[in-house]
Amino acid sequence: MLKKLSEAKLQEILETGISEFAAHGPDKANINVIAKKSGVSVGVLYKYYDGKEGFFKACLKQALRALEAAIEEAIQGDDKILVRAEKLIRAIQRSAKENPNYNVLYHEITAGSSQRHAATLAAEIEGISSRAYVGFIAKAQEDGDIRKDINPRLFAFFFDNMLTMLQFSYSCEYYRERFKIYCGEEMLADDERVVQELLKFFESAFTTEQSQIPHKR
Amino acid sequence: MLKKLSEAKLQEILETGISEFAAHGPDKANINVIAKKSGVSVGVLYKYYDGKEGFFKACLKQALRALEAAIEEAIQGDDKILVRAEKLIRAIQRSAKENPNYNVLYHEITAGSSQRHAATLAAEIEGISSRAYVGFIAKAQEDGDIRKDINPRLFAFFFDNMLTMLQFSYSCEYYRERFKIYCGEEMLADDERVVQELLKFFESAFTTEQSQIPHKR
Amino acid sequence: MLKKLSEAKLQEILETGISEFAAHGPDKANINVIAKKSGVSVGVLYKYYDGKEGFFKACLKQALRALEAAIEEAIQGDDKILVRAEKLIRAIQRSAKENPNYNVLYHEITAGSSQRHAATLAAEIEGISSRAYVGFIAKAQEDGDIRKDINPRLFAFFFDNMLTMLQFSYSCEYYRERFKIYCGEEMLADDERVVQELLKFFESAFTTEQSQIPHKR
Amino acid sequence: MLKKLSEAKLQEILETGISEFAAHGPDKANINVIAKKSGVSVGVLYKYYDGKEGFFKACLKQALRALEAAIEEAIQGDDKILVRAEKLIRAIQRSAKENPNYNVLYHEITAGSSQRHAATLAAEIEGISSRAYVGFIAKAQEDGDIRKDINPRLFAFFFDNMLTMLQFSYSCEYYRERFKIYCGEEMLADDERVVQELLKFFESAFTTEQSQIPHKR
DNA sequence: GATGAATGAGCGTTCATTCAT
DNA sequence: AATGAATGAACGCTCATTCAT
Repeated sequence: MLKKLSEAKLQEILETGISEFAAHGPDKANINVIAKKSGVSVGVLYKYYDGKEGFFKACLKQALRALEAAIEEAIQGDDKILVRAEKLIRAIQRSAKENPNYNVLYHEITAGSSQRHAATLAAEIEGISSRAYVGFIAKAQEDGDIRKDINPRLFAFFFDNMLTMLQFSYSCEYYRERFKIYCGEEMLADDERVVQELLKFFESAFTTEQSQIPHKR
Repeated sequence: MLKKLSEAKLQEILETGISEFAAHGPDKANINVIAKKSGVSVGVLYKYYDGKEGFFKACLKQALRALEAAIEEAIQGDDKILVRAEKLIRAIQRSAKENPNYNVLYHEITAGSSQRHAATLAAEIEGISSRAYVGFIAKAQEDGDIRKDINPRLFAFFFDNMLTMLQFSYSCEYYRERFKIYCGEEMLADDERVVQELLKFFESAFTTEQSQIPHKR
Repeated sequence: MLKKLSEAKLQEILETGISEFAAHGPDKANINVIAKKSGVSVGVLYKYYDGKEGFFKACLKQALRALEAAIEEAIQGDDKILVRAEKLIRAIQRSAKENPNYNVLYHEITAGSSQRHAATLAAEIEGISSRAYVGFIAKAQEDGDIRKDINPRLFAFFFDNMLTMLQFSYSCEYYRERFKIYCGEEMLADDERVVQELLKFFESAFTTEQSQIPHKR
Repeated sequence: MLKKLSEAKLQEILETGISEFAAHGPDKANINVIAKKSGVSVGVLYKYYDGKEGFFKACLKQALRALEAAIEEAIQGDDKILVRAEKLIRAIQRSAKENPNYNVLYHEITAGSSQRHAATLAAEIEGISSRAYVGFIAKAQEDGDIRKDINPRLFAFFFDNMLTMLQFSYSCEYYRERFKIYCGEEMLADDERVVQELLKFFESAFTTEQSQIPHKR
């Protein structure tokens, strides 16, 4: 076979890569195996990508693009914060179902072997959503939709922490198991329930002014 | 040197292992290097542990034991839920400062290369805390300390998600960067502030009955 | 581009090949790079030449043809031996300046990787000049121009050895350095001096009958 | 087999390396093959030497040490120049017979792939002998043993050129063939004859003042 | 005929593991 | 028991060669 690689083939290679990198991690994943599974020669990987690391980055980029696209809609428009939250949760559930590996890859870069690039990667990946989330929350404070006695950046951070863990809990093997341990196997499938409970969690956390709550300590 | 390995030496080896595994990940960490840095021969690693994987597990166990010990106190007694939460947060901050690598190792097992053992590991590691957290929350519901219109297992899950992300945010390079992006560099050092804001988040989320909150959707 | 390769293009390819083979050696030189630098596809290299080895041989042949042409004039006619020698030395200097790579390529085939073809190559390359040189010297002996107490083949051999080393000393990196170490950097540029001294060397060696020299051993 | 490599084994490995590098050149020689032929694992080569290049350098050093040792004796003492020359020629013949590969390796570094290190190598390798030869000749000039109307550095250079070519002519496949073409197959075996003729060549070249020779141009 | 993308055998190198000492 | 040199399978990468277009 020596006709030029179609765009589709390139996509297929990336998908294979994502799948292998997700399954074995960036270090253990085998370039020769990925090539074989993609039905191309290793040479192709070295022609289109800059070695194993370059290929991993390409897979990562692909995965992150898809993840961004998945939540894109949810952060557009000027919904009230909880509406946005609901959209986000549902987007996460949907995307985790469709492409769990994208989340696995995202998770991968937070681990040891990618440490060297932590700062760069974090800036690239978290920059946009962090600004978006902090913006939402600050705006919501101004609009009187959520309480004013909180630090919007920290609350945005907490908010994203929850969503991030949700992503992993639906996609990464370990976190799925943990999810089941906490909530029972059936909860993994009961998307609606998770949405409702998490919204309750957010709603209260976001909207209840401290003064309204009698201190119990 | 033919003298038997002292308990202290074994500890030192584990610490070296933890440090190397944390720095390079389970795959890239080098057994021969670990032995050299520990001042022992590779032979002992193979005598005392079952290969690289067995040694990693031992390091992991060591790290987890320490992490458990660190939060042990916080989950003892019968404090009110928010007092417990505060204790937990502070324990996490303390432990992350003292031994960030323990958290890194914990994080490591959630990633790809450990996937094979996800179920076993999760059961071993999350079993205790999940039961504890679910127990607290159910108990607090009974006592009227927190709201009744929630699923205690899910809320325990959310609760631990927050704490888990906090752990990583203080310890793992990528998450530290992300923390800084969301909250600014200075927040990483401002433990008190984080405690207070996270407690606000939990307090409202836990104590505010849905009915008290006017719906805004 | 489907136009047939012009003779000029073929020449250009050979020159590129010579340059690359001279720069990196026959093993490390890269066929694909040569094609790219020549502005043709690898395909033509395989169409016009028999693989990498065949192409190297073609480059070599080209280089040797040029080297032969450069000394052609010097071995024509029936000059006295020292006149011929001078012409040869100057031809070598000229040719080394103009196309050092030709000499480098010549040198290349005397090395390991070409060993398999040593006999064939030597016969092809050295045959003509050896016959010429031996002829000159034998003739000069007959004419009484040079001494009779020597073996003309060995002296032709010595003669060519000197010229060969001179070629390399002007063209091949290592031998240039060695030249500088022996004679100083400035001698590399002082062609005239080299001509004169080498002629002295030859003149005495060729013309002085042993009997004229008082033995000093 | 896992007892520590004996000095003898290390020597054997170097000899195998020299032989393989001589046979195939530094680029084509195969580290895994060398290891296998030496009866050791590749790992050993990487433990004792710095990769393929480091190993080649070690082989080279070994070869050069042996070559130096072989001519050491000849350049000791304060023999008259022609006595020295004779000793050198015989040393070259002996060494070429015993270890032709050492010469092949020496020849190898003058070729393309070693170009990068030409300056360093030349300084290391040629430095000593060049100083020795130039010294001899200058001294012999002072002593009135050889003529004064020559540049001692250039004549030392010519002298070493002849010896160098002799080395290669006895050791390197291509030059051996060339030797046979010039002088006939039997001359390769007739060491005595070569010694005598080359000495004649040197003797006249060195001792005959220009003035004694009637110009014939 | 000319192209150049694709191929995949082959090689340098690493490192988990073994076992004679 | 402890050692650590030796092992060699395995992997990332290169590049000479092929052949559909």
